[in-house]
Amino acid sequence: MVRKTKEDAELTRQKIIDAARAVFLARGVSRSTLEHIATQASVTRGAVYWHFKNKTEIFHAIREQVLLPLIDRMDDTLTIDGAYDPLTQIENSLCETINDLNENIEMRQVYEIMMIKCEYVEEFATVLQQILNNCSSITEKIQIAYERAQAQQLIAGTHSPRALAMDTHLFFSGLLHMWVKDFDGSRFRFQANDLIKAHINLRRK
Amino acid sequence: MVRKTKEDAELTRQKIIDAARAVFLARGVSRSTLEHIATQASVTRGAVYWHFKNKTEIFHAIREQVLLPLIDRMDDTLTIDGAYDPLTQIENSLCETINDLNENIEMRQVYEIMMIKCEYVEEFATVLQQILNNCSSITEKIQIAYERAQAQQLIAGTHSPRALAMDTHLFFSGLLHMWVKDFDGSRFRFQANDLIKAHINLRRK
DNA sequence: TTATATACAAACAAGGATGTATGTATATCT
DNA sequence: AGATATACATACATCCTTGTTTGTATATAA
Repeated sequence: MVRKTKEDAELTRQKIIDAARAVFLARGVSRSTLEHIATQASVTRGAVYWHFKNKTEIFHAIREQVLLPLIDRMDDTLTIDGAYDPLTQIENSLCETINDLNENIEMRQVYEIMMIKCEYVEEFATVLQQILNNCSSITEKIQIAYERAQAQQLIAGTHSPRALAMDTHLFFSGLLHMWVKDFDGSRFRFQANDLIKAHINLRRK
Repeated sequence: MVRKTKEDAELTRQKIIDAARAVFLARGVSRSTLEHIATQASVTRGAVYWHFKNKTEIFHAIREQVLLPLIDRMDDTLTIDGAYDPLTQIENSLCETINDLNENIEMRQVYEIMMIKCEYVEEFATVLQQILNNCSSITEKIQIAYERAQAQQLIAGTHSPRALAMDTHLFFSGLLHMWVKDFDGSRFRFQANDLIKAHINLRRK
């Protein structure tokens, strides 16, 4: 039997995405075939080709499904003028992202795929530019938070908010990479939050 | 004609390694075939299979050729008790690595391959562990330098050398990743040294 | 000088992987 | 109720890619 209802179709589409995530994670993007993905999703390649043009399109679907909500959240925690001082806000924002990684399996898997299970060549090279753009916008938001911190005289020394933001972003970037690579958790995962706190405390007056 | 002299053979071996580096960089490790590599090296797959068991072995050859000298150098600049104070020593060590990346094409290519043109699955998964080990040893050396800095009372605040070293390492880790991804150089490459200086100055009394 | 191991080139065999084309049952629309 | 588009499954053709095997000229050792 075929020709399911529209909702059924959307469900198989999601099943394919989920399957692809698992397969990409296990075999790497390049070594994953559409047959692998189809089997994992309990469908045939026909279904996969119906919903997606090719593997690259599935890749982008996976990426967007996890990344778009994340960016929104970062925006929120950093931009709103909440109950915490700006430095704590930055700290919370970073820690929250780590917590997300700990709790949200899908997000963790996507990060792992993007960082160590994907080769950024040909069709995937454009993703690098997107990553750089995301980084820029995150850095800018951190910078604004540091500017508020400076205005409130929370920051020690005469460090420019721009430099502080770059430093924080690079630190967090490195932390994420290590967090992902450290799959047994012994080196970075368990102390990620402490590292973030220490990093922010370096800036406090 | 075949059966060159031993020196000739070593030369073709190196030619294959160089070719593989170029091909890996352009097409990613997974999409690179031994035919690609052979053609780039102006030999046949026969020659490649004579010198290497398979693609994975070429990969490791490439990696070791660049990585081993690098680790030694880092050891040197961080460990020796030279003319500079410990903080400057750390700063110089990091800047030197960046300079290496700028000047040494092969090293730059290998870094790019390892970071964004390789999928760490199956046979390559073991490399991740090696990377983590390298990071640990680098962090330890930075920590020792920070301990000396603390003994000389160069460090502001009550930050533990361990935490400082982790922070510096994560910062540099992130910087390297961004440096590599920022292939047009506009965002990170040109100001990498300034970022390092700012990072170290954060620690100065 | 002859035998042998070396350093490849060329040919062979086999299994995937991809994209497309075709078939088909059934929602859904009219 | 019939027509049509949908949501797949199945089958087909083509193109790599890999590993191995065989061939061969020549350094090199004995």
